[in-house]
Amino acid sequence: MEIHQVMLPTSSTSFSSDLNVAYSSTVHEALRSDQEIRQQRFAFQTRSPVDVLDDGYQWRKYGKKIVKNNKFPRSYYKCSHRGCNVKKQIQRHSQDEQIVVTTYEGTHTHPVYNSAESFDQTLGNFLISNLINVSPTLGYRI
DNA sequence: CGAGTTTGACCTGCGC
DNA sequence: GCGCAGGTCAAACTCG
Repeated sequence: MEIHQVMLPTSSTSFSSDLNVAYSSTVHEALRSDQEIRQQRFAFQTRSPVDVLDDGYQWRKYGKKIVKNNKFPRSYYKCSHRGCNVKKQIQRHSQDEQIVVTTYEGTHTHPVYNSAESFDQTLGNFLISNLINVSPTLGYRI
């Protein structure tokens, strides 16, 4: 069983390893059930004062959880579009509250609500300076 | 009044 | 088997 490699940019070597560990285990969790959940999953971190970046989709919050090794709660969102069960998790970095780690799971089966901006454009706008790429092809069958 | 948020309870998997 | 941690549910609540 391969584990996703969370690749941190070289400029972020000061990041504590506990985020890596916690994050890897989260991905590992998903891998166990990949026979049912064959969804694309990727994560990235943004340096933003707001938790929820506007990616053009409509999200409904369905949970909040304090996770270990992190003083900030993790928030769980689902796409509110009917029949679209894309999820995302949002969590701030335990040691740098400016950094928001966003994990997407699944792909949208419908167009963007806010068609003015595509998700890619939004990503571009939001900094990409710190992109965590959880490769969807690495140890994760699609 | 409908849609979204909050929050404690509940479920499940894993390690010991 | 038990306790812990992460993920989800759902009733109550808030807001536009």
